[in-house]
Amino acid sequence: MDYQQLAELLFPSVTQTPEEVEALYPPRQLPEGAKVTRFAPSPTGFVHFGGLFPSTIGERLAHQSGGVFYLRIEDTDAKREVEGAAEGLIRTLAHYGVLFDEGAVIGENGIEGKGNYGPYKQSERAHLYHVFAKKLVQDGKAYPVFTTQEELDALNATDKKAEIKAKDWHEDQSEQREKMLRAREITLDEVKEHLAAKHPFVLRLFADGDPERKTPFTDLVKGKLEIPENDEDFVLLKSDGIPTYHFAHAVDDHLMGTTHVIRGEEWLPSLAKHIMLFRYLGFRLPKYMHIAQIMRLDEAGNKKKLSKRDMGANMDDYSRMGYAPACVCEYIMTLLNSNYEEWHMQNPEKPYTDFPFNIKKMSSSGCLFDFNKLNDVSKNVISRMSAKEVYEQVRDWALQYDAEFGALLAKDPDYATAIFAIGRGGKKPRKDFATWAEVKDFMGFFYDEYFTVRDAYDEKFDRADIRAALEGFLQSYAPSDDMNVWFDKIKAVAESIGYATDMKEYKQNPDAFRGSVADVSMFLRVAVTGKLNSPDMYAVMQILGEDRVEQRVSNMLTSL
RNA sequence: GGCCCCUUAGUCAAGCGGCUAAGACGUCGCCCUCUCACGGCGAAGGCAUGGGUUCGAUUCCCGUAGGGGUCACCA
Repeated sequence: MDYQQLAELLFPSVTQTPEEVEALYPPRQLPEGAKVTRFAPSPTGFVHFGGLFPSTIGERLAHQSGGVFYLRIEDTDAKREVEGAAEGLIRTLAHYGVLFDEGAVIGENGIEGKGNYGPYKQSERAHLYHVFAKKLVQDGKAYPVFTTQEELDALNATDKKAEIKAKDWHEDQSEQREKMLRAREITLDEVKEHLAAKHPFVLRLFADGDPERKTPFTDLVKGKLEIPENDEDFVLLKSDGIPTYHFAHAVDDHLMGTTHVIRGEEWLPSLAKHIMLFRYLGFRLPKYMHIAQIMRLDEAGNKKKLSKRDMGANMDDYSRMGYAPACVCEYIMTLLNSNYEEWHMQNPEKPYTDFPFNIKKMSSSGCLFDFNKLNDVSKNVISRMSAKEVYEQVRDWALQYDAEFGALLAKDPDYATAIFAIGRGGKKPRKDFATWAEVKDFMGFFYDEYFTVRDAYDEKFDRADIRAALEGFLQSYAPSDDMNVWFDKIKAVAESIGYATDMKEYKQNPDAFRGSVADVSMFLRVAVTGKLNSPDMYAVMQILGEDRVEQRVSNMLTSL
């Protein structure tokens, strides 16, 4: 076989040599140890949790080392492409602080392309792939397999994979193998015939591996692995001339200068293909990090890969549920690096971007998504925010998902901010909510729109006691009192109706009293907030103001 | 089914030949306390399994089991 002639027949329009192409993409001028990483999604939908994971790693590793983090859109499968998905992806990622240096940057006029190693969309790189495809043919490392249109249609019509039952794998594979070996022996004349008849062809790699032989390989996350050599003549170029993932991966990551390939462990089985391809092409193999999948539990209680359709997968769901991006990022960090929490406890004021992210600390096994943990992390993050920051985020969230509440918040920023300031800022800040969606339930009573007077008192309390306590409170209440004076007055009210003023005394001998000052506080709390639980009553009353407090107490008295 | 990866409590995890096997979340109890939240203290709960190697295995090796992934002209 004259490979040179074959190459010319298959790629007559390719005139560039690999060397000429390489010259267009010189090595990047970067500091020692700088990592070049990428996020390479296919634009088939929204970003899900399993995508934010590797992209965060890539972003951290690149930016922590003074390197480059870029976006490459893998749109080689037109059938699956979803309109507008790429843009949504970029915006969602940006929302979580994952910003690119090349490929897509968010500028003043929205999303713009940037960088000298493009194009950054695979659909625009066909000419590049063809240069290297031609070279492989010239080297006798790739060959065409022609298909008639009828065969192609049949292939598209049936879902081949679904038909093949587990039992049939063996048989099917040997059949496939025979077919593959026959296809390798195509002659130049046959090629000419097919081309003349305008038959489409795929380009397949000529595999020289033996799966019985294992290649030792070190993955940065998984450690030492044994990879069986590849013996499959996998497809490089589809019949439309667009590359498959494997081929695009090799050409793109080589030309774009990727130093660390970060991807899910589902790619591990095809690693042998990639090793072979890089060798055939004479490319230096990048470092690989195959990261474990995030799992979920299925109905049977087994772990399953968190997939797009699962609850909690779509990152937009987190926005809807009211999780602040900072909280999600922090949770991700705890999953990525086991020592993150420890570091954070020692550096509570530092942003997560200051954390020295360490590849060695990454887990090689998949973890289950845990809402309990997310909520805990989230509460902590929120408790460290300023009242103003909380206010702004809650307002923005509510404006989008609870317009009525949002409008109330927006109408009086000072009032709302004062509410969020309760118990905030000290050494032991309150942690009342993990999501913005919980806020209304927590502080809705501050707004007359969400407050109703109702007798929520326990049956065991004599209504006369409650009336007496509320009346006593109204008589002595003065909004200018400081906290101690205020509480002394409550105690006085308690005493006047025969309730204990000292809790220790009361607990030691509860039968000696009709109730305690705690009960009196509760009488007030229900009248003023409509709830059995609330933050500190003094603070609540300070914010509500004299008029509203007195009115609510009076209303309770008339409705009792 | 073949191949590959994984396996410490309900969850996330330290551990890297000798420890009463850290810590965090969750659960439960107690304390603090005007309720809640916070905080403090405490409890329950774990090295999948069988063989080796070794004076000694959670740790190293082999097998078994379980789980996951993959086997497309999808990524």
